[in-house]
Amino acid sequence: MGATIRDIARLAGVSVATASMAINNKAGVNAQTRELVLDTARKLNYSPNQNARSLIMRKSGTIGLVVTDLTNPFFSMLVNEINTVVLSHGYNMLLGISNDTVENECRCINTFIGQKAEGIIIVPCAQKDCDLGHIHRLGEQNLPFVMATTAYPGIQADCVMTDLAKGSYLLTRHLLERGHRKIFLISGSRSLVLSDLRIKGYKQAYLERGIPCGEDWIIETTPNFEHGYEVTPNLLRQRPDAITTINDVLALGVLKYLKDNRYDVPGSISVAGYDDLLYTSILETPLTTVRQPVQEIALAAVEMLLNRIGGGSGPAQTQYVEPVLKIRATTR
Amino acid sequence: MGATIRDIARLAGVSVATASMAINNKAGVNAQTRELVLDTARKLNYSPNQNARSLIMRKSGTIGLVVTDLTNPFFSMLVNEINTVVLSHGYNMLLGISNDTVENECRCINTFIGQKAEGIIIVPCAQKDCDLGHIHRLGEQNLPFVMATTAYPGIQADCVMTDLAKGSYLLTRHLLERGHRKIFLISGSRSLVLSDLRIKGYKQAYLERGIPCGEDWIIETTPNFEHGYEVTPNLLRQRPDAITTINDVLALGVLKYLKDNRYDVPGSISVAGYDDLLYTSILETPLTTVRQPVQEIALAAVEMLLNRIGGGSGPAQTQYVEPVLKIRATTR
DNA sequence: CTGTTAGCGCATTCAG
DNA sequence: CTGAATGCGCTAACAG
Repeated sequence: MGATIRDIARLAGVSVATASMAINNKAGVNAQTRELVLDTARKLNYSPNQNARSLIMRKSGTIGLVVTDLTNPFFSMLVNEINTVVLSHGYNMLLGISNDTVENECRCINTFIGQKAEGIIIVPCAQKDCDLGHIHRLGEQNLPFVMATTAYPGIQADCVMTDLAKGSYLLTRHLLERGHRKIFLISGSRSLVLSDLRIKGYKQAYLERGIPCGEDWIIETTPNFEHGYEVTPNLLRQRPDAITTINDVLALGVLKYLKDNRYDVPGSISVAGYDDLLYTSILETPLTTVRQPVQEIALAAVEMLLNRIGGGSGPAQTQYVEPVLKIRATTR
Repeated sequence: MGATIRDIARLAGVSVATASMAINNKAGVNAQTRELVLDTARKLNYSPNQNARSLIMRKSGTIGLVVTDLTNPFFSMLVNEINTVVLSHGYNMLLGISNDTVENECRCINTFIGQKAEGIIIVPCAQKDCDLGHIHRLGEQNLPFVMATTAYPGIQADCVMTDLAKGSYLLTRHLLERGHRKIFLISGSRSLVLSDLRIKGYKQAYLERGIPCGEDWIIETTPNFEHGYEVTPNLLRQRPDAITTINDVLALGVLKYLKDNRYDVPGSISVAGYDDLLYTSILETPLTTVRQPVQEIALAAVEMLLNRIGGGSGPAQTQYVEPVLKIRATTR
C-alpha cells in the first residue's frame, strides 16, 4: 500500500490538515511549509486515496460510459473521443461494455452507481422489447445521464445523435435517384430510435418519389459483422437493387458475403453503410456511407452531461449532429 | 444520492451491522430478518458505496488496463476480451488510453494508483528513449502489474505476448522462400521488446538463408495508419520487394498509399502485417499477416495478474502465445 | 498560519 | 442472533 496523508504529515512534522491543504494547494499555508509537505509527498510517492476523497467530498470526479460493442470500431472511436473530452474536463472515464444486452447494460449502470459516477453516458443496446427499469431508476435517483448515438423511446433524457431520419433520407433518395427501386434496410431492433427514425427517413424518400416500398424490405437483426453476413443470403432471394444498413460493420458483413459468393458490387447490387469508419475507405470498393461525426457527438454528449451535473435543469434535449452523405464505390 | 446502509437499517428496523451481514449474505443472521433487509434494500434501490467499501476492506475489486491506441481495432479487441475475463473473476476493469505517450501512460497509472486498483495490465507505449520511472515505481510500491503484447526491456515483471521473434521469422522466411529479397520492416521504437524481437526473427530468417539484409531496411515510426501511409513513399524509392510491418493498421496505411498510387499488390510489391484484424480479410486483397490470438493473451494476462494479486511470488515470467502465419493475398 | 475535531459510508470487532 | 463502537483516508469547520 502507498503512503497515506498521515505518513507525509508525520514526516514533514505538520498536522494532517496542513498537509491536506498544502497538497490541494489551498490558501492559508506558509510557502515553506507547503514546499516541505510537497517534497516529502513526492519522496514517499504519495498519491491520495480517491476512495477516501470521494467519500468525504461527495463527488468522485468520474463519469461512466456504456457502449454496446467494442468490436465495432465506431464505438472504439467514440470511447476514445469521449475519454479525451472527459479528461480535458478534469474527470475520469469509467467504461462498461453491454454487448448489446440489457442485462449487461443494467449491470454496468449499477456498477457505475456503486462507484458513485457523477453522470453516465449510455449508448442504448439494440435488444428488443427490453425492460427499461434501470434507465428509469437513473431518473428517480437524480443521476444525470445522456444517451448517445441512439435513444430509447419514451425516456425523458438528453440525447446526442446524428439526425438519423435525415441521414437515411439522404442516402435513400440518392439511391432512388440513381435508379434503384428495391432498397433493403438492415436495421437493429425497431424499439430503438436508431431504427425508427432511419425507417422514417427511408420511407419518406420513397414517398416523395411516389414509389412504393415493401414493409418486408426492412430486416431486424443484431447490428454486427456476423449478422450482416448471415442475414444476406435470405435477403438476396428477394433480388434487391441495393442493401443499406444502420452501421458500417453490418455493411462490411454484407459485402463479405457478396464477395465470398462472387456478386458484383456495385454492378449487380449496391451496398451502403452508416458511420464512416476509418478503414472503410481503403476497401477495394470503398464503402458508400453516411458519416457520423464522432468527435462532435463525444463533445456534445460530455458537455450536456457536465451541464446536468453542474445543476443545469430544464427539459430533456435532443441535440442533432449533421450526417454527411459519403458516396463512394459500393453504389452505382 | 442513493440510500445508505443506515437508511435501509432504519427502515428495516435492524442495526447497521445486521443489515451489512444480510446484504453481504454472511452467516449469523435470521432468515426472515435477512429477507426483510434485502427487500427494503431493493425497495430503496440500494447499492453499496464502493468507495466506502474499498476503504474499509482495503481492496477495490478493480484492475487497471492501459492501452496505447483505441483507434487500432486490435487493442479494442484486447480491451473487450480483458474486460470479459476481468468481470468473470468478479473484478471491474478501469481503462486508460496512453496514445503511445509515456506522459499519458504515467498519468493513467497514477490514476489507477489513486483509485487503488489492485493490479495493472500495461500495453507499453511505443515512444522512444522514455523515462520508465513510473514503471519502476510500481515495483517499489508492490503494485502487481503485467505487460501485454509487448514489453519494456529491463523491467522485471510478468509479460504475455506472442513469440514475436518467431512470428517475424516465420513471415520473413516465407517471403524469402517465395523469392523476395529486399524485405522492409516498418517497426515501432526499437526500445521496445516488440521491435527488438521482431528484428531478431527477421534477421534470423535472412541468416539461415545466407542472404544479406540491409540495416536501413528497418524503419522506425509510430505504428498507426497515418504513419504507415506517410512512411511508404520514402521507402519505395529503395525499390523493396516486400514491406512488412509490426501491426495490421500500419500495413493498412501502406496498402492505402500503394492503392492511391496505383501500385500492383502483390504483383509488383508484397505487403504483410501483424495481428490479424477482424475486418482485414475482406479487403480486395486480403492481408497476409501473423495472427496474435487476442483471447489467449487476455486470458493469460489476467490470470498472471490475479495470481500476483493473490500473493503469488516467484521470478517474473514471460508467457509466449503461439503466433500463426496467415498467408493471404497481399503477398505473392 | 496551523492543529484539533468530526464525520463521509461501510464492515468488523466485541458485548449483550 | 443482534447492536454499539471503532476506524479505513481524507477534508472541512473551527479553535488556537
